Formats: sequence, C-alpha cells, structure tokens
Amino acid sequence: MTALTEGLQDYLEAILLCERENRFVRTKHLAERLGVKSPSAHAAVKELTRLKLVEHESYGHIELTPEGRREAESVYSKHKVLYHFFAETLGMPPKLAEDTACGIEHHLNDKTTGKITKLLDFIERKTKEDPGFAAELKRALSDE
Amino acid sequence: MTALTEGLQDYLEAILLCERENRFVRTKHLAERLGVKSPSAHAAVKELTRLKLVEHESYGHIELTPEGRREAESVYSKHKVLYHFFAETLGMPPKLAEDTACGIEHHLNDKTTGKITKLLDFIERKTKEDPGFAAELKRALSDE
DNA sequence: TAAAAATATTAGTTTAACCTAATTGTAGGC
DNA sequence: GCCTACAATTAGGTTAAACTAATATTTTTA
Repeated sequence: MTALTEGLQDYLEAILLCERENRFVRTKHLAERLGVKSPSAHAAVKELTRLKLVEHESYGHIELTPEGRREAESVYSKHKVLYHFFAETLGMPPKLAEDTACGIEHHLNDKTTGKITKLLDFIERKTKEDPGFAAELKRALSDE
Repeated sequence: MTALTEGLQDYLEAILLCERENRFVRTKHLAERLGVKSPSAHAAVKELTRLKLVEHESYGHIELTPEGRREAESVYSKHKVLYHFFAETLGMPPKLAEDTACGIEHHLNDKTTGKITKLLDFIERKTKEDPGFAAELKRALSDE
C-alpha cells in the first residue's frame, strides 16, 4: 500500500478533472485549481511521478498512469457521494457542500462510502415513492 | 479567529477526555491517547499554552482555559454526532466508526453538524415509530 | 534520605506542505 | 531568426508535525 497523503490525493483528483476540461494538464492548471503556486504543484507532480502515479516529461504535460487513474477516480467517487449527501440530501449551499466534501473525502474507506451510498439511495427512493415521507424529511431538516 | 490546526484540535479533545478519566492530565496521557511520543505532546501543549487555550506549569498538570474548553467541546460534540451516524445509523464496526469520526470531525462546521443531527434524529424517530421503516432501512443498508 | 524509576523537557533531525525569488525553456509575433 | 512573454523549474526558506537521544526533575522505594 502506498499510503498516499491527502495532499497528493488532491493533486490526483485535480489532474483527473483538469484532463476533462482541458484535453491536457499542465502545472499551471493544477496550481490554479488547488489554489497554490506553481512550484508547489511542480513538487507534488514530481513526487507523484516518483510513485508512478503520473507521467510527466519536463516542460510537457502531465498524465495519469493506470494506477494513478484508479486512485484519482476512487477519491473523486467519494467526493461525488459526499457532495450529493451535503447538497442534495441535507440541502446545504453548493459552495459549502463542495468544500466540506473536499475535506472529508480522504477519510472514508470504500466500505463506509458504500454504506453512505446505500443510505442516500434509500432516502432518495422513499422521497420519490412517498410524498408524505419527502415532506416529513424536508420539515425535519429545515432550520425553523 | 485562531485558525487552530487539526492536530491541535485533537490535543484539545484529548485533554477534555483525559480530564474525565484521570482527574488530571499529563503529557504522558495525551501522548498515549494520541499515539505519539511525549516530546510531540509536549510541543503541542506548549503551542496551546501560547494560544491561551490551556494552562500548564512545568512538570505540572495541564488544564483547559474556558476558551480551550469551548473549543474542545465543540470538536468533541462533532465527534459524537459522527460516531453515532457511523456506528448506530450505518451499523459500522465501533473501531472503524471511531476512526472515521476522528478523521472527519475537523471538517464540519456547526451548520453542517446541525443538519446531520437533524437527519439522525429524523431517522431515529421514524425507526422507533414505524417498524416497517426500520426493517426497510436495515435491508437497504445490509451488504447482501 | 539517597538511589532508582518514571516522567517531562530540551535539542536537534526529518518530512510534507507551502512560499518567494531567480533561472531556464518554449512558442508566437515581428 | 530574434525577442518577448509566459510557463516551468530550481534554489532556498518557513511552518507544523512527528521522531530520537540526551538531560532535568519529580516521585517512589529500599
């Protein structure tokens, strides 16, 4: 096991998302997305390269290895579940839901994420099937 | 605002809990509880002293200031809500629920914690009132 | 009470993040 | 083809957290 730090997980996730938006990924993109300066992003990419999670030739663009992609997708899938939980289920504002998901995503293992997913699916199903339930839940969560 | 690091929040929480178990708190207790060596705990306590969140005379015991206690209790209350969520609601094993709560507690603001609490209360109430609901939920969460 | 054991503290090192400032490389416009 | 602007990299410094090893203090016990 690699015991990837939270920081490096964030970089992997950022690479995955930049890839989708930009067709290729550069130091600058990561720095912007993560709110750090380029030398910081550069150092992180260097370490990810050492760990064989990305490939990066000097002054070129950055690519995930299969292993890096697996890792990145694992983090991102947790992110999505959490975002859904905070934004949709709990009705928190998008920005806060996003930031909270970011902070937490590194601390869930797959089992836990699975459980949360099941709970969300259950709540969603009940909400669709039973308008009474939906109303009750909404009322219970409101800040009256 | 003090912008307390996660690490220091952990120490405050540990002081609060040691207090309840031991009548007084020493460097050694914190180190044991947090799984670090005494010099690390010592350094943390020194920093907390500088921040006026604890009082600590050399070779003596460690006490929370009112401000430190408020902070410690805020962290611990989040911990409890999360533990309840993972262990009771999701049915995860105690140790895992505990560890997960520890990792996450620093990333929730009061609003978010409030929302989660409301959701848990709602689920608990429904579960008590309606055996059918309880069974459905249990089934939805099972790893069949 | 003096020696031994336990605990606390200090000193100095390491690692992972970040930063700024300085340098090197690349690519487009003239 | 050269110059400029932008981007990437390197160099060197900071902070928070941990560690080990060494020293100091307190407590226990013989």
